[in-house]
Amino acid sequence: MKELIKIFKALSDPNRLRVVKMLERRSLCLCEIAVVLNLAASTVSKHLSILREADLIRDHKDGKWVNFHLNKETSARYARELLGFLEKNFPDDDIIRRDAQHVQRVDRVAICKNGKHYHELA
Amino acid sequence: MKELIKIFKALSDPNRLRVVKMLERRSLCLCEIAVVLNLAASTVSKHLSILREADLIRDHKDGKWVNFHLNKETSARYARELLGFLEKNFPDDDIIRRDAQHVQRVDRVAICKNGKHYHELA
DNA sequence: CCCTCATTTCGATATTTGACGAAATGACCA
DNA sequence: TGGTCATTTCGTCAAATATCGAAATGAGGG
Repeated sequence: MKELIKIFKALSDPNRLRVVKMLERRSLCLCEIAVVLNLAASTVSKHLSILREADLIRDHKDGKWVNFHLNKETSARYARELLGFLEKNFPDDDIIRRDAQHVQRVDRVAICKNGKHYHELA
Repeated sequence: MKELIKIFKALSDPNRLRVVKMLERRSLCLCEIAVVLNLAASTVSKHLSILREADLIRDHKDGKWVNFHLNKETSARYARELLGFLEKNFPDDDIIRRDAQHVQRVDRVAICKNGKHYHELA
């Protein structure tokens, strides 16, 4: 039960749900996610660790960045099934759609320069 | 998105997850649930209202009791799908199994008399 | 070896959540 | 109409959560 609770908790925050939906489009580094969500890097880092703890995402290094991606091949059954559920079922939600477009535009090099995370109004 | 978040939030508490799994066995009144979870009636009432708000359960009056049951026929798509997910997938969890047995034994008339909710140790 | 900079960790703070008991509600029944 | 009793609402409290900025970490490129 603990495993499933951890997954439901992870998915029950709007920002984390947005992250999962963004990662359906492509893998992203922390600062790209921070720009789209308009949150501080430290906050995003925490969200990502919660998703990682729930086995929903993984990450791997890519030069000076860390790429986060969905953990579709996880052996954790409920994580795998719920990722499938979200991918199949998730709606034509305005925010999700907007994020998806935003994800196509973000450029990590431009964004992260000088460690300043500018706020974009979307 | 709000609808789905509400459902995930509702399912991300162990006691509420137990309630959903108990209701897969049969419909129950509040005081039966309170005995199995070993929680105060007011606490259980709150949990039930959260599940109701998420469209996961419904209730109807039955004499002096209120029967709570799963809302499998709900028009709320995500609620319906996630109830299906839980019914198909939920594990052989010790607590869930114990609750299921407990549910078979509880007798609302014996339990609720005098408004005293006795504590049972297993 | 340093410097840079993406990410993580830490400490503080405000909000939300889960729990309780007491009081209110409201329906049956005598 | 009054009493009983299952349920809900209310007020409070402790613990968990979401957020931030500042400081620590750690890898890559001079």
